[in-house]
Order: sequence, then C-alpha cells, then structure tokens
Amino acid sequence: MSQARERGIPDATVARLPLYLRALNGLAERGTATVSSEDLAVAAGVNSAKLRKDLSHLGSYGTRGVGYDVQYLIYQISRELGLTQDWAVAIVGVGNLGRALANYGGFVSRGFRVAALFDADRSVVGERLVGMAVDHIDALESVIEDRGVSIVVIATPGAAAQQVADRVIAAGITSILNFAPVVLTVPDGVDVRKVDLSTELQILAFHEQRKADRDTGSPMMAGDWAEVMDA
Amino acid sequence: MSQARERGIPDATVARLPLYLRALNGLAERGTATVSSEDLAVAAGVNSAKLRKDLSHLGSYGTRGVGYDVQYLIYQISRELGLTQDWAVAIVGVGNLGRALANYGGFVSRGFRVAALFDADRSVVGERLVGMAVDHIDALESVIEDRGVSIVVIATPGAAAQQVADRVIAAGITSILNFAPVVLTVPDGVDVRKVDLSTELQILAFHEQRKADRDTGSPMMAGDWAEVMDA
DNA sequence: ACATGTGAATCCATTCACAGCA
DNA sequence: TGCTGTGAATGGATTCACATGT
Repeated sequence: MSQARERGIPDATVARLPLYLRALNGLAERGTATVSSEDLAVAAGVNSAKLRKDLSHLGSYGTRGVGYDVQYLIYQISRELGLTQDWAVAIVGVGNLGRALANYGGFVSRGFRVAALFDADRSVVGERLVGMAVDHIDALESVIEDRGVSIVVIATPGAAAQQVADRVIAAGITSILNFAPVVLTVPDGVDVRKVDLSTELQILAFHEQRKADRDTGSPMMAGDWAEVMDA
Repeated sequence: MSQARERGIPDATVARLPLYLRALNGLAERGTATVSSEDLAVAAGVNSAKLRKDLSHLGSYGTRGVGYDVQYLIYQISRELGLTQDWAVAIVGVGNLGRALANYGGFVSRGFRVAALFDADRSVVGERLVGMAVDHIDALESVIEDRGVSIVVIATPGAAAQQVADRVIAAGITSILNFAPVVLTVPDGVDVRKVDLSTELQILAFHEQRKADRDTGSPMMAGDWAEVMDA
C-alpha cells in the first residue's frame, strides 16, 4: 500500500495543495466537519479523481464511505507545505509593486512574515511600512543573516533582478519569488518561482484572439511583416 | 510537412511564447540579427529541443544551418499572440495592488492599454491614475462596452471577486486575469488565469522545508496535530 | 558543415473504473 | 451502501536523435 510519503510528491500535486488548503479553510469557517472528495474538489475547482490521487501522495487521511475530516486534513496539508513553522520573507524593491506586496494582507497569510524590506533608493530607505523600516540594499547580506530570512521576493526593475538574485544566493538564500520580467539564472538547488503579469496577459490575448477569429471566420492574413516592424 | 498552423497550438507552448518574445526583444536591442535555437533557448531558460518543437507549431520560420531571423521571429510570435492589435484592459479594484498594476510600466507593455479603472469605494472614485479617472463599479457594464474592453483584471478583495466576474462575463468579457485569492467559477468559453501570491509562497515553503529536512536529516515527526489546531 | 524540423521514445499527469474497506 | 485509494489506461509534454535542407 501507499508508496506515498517515502519520496517526492509530484510538482503538479504540490502546486495544488495550497488550493485545497484554501478550500478547506473556507469549509472550516462555515463549521463543516467532514467533506467528501467530490465536494472538496468542487470547492477547489478540480475533478475529484485528481483530488484523491493528490491527497493519496500525502498518506491515507480519509475514511472510506465517509470522507475527510476537515481540521485533520488542514493540519496535514499545512504540515506538508511547511506552514506549521513561520517563514521570514524579505522584499527587495519597494516601488509600487513592493509596497503593494508588503501591504497585501492575504499575501502574508499564516506561515509567512515580512521580516525585511530593501531598496537602492536612499530617499526610500528609512521609510516605515507595515511596521518595518526600509533598509538600504547595501545591508542585504547582513540583514538576511540577522533576521533569519529564508525566502526573498524580488520586486525590483528587471535590470536589477539578476544582480539581486546573485547576492541573496551568495548569502545562502535558496528560495526566490521573482516579479521582475527577466529569466533568472541560478545554480542547482535554488528554487525560483516567477509571477509575470505581462506573460499572463499575453496568454489571455492569444486565446481572446482565437475566439475572435473563430467568430468572424476571418483567416488571419499573412500580411507583410516588414511594415509593422520598422521604427 | 508541418501540420503546424492548421489547428491548436499546445497550451504549454503558448505559455512559453511570451518568454521567447522577451528574450528575442533583448537580442534585438543588442542588435543581434540572427540566433540559433541553442542560443535563444539559453536566453529564455529552456532547452533547445523544446524551443524548436515549440516554434515548429507556429510554422517553419527558421533556416537550416543558420538559425532564426530575430526580427521576423519577433513579428511571427507577436502576431500569434495577438499583440499586433492593442487590447483594452480594465482593472477592477484600485487598492494597493490595483494601483501597483496600473502604474507598473512593464505590465502594460506593447499590445496592452489600461482603458478603465473601477472601484466600489466612493472616496476613490474620480481619483486620477495613469491619466485616467477611476469609475464607480456601478458603471462597469456601460464603460466596458463604451471603451471596448476585452480583458479584465480583478484586483479586488476575495469576497468581491466572484461577483465582479459574474458581472463582467454577463457584459461579454471572456478573458479574466484574477489576483483575488479565490477560485472563480465561470462558464465554458471564458478564460481565467490566476496570479496567486500566497500560493507561490507556499510552494516555495514546501521545497524550502524539504531542503532543510534533507540537510538536518530530521525525519519530520508525526506530532500530535490536535494541539496545534485548537483556537 | 551546420542547425532546423520532426518522428520515435520516454516521461509525467490526468482520468477511468473498481477493489477494498468503513 | 458509499466513498476512498489506487492499479491500469489514456493523453500530453519533453527529450532524443537524426533525416532534411541550406
């Protein structure tokens, strides 16, 4: 039975666990004690076979004929995701986006804590934000060390991002959430996840265009690319 | 030859096209005229076989023995993504995040234009932001119609998101970029992409925990979940 | 000689469908 | 009976490796 917990949970599964956790928290708030894979799947927006397979990678936490205990499953998923400890997060780049991230309540949900803010602009350094003074980027390494930061969010302009990544990695960081629109090059063992607004918009535009083409029946002319390109 | 353009490009490929486009723009700025799949793959952070397979879905735009013409490939990918027209984007929810998105220059890169801003808070309505007055959410349908909005970004609190989605969909929108931490339920034919900060952090925490466990060799005790859960 | 474009092989994820258990 | 947990079947995506064309 269950080869489950011995080695690696599939990436696709890990990526959905936060989703399940959120759905479970919603159920818990409404006082639901027990939930079937079918109901939980609906709440999380996935199909129930996938949900059961995903949960089976963690272990056998359900009861046949009954379903899953909501509180128990919340705990198991939280533990698996490492949310029973709290993680010190640093945000590098306190521009529009960095500020929004620092203030965004849901962002620093249970398990995470903004422990440091950095910027290169001296006129921003010292400003207080969510009860925390912005440090100058010069202090990056020492502050990361002192405050036990283990996850770094990069919210700088694209041009600065790789350099910031290099420095935090040298300082021992192995988990980076990158909002800058560049591909970061990092050594093995460092995890980078990226959030890329313009990429997401472009993917939507692609599908939107497809829908429009299908409706009008217009065949999307080949066109002379040269005239569009120069400037 | 090439079944390419006749029917659907794989989703995984579509999701990478913006990446290639960005890498190509970087090369173009440095005056590079021609690039091999190997070099472009490095710039985009993928492997070259994947890159070639991806591009082959668009057509045969390379030259054997030579590589790809940078400008030409930029044009072809742009066209495929629908970036040769410009898309009117509305942002719903002008809080911290909505403001950051509106101001984020790279966000509204070539092909996209912020055409409307909405908020439910009367004290925000009328405020000007990126040369545009914030409209009250009551005007959602009429403004979307009037300004030809085709992509809506939801940056509201979670509780309002589904309601906003229902309304914009009723108004004819079929492309939504959702920043609110909820699973949106939408009819077939509507595309939703979500950007979820806390999910990304949780995925990083999972891997970070794995690394820590591997280093310490600590087996992650089973623990009594009850004591962690009550409150 | 060289780099693309692509069948074939492989790997991973999803879905099906049912055995096993409460 | 009802719902979980999971082998088996399916479907996609990635990678390999080379035939093809310049």
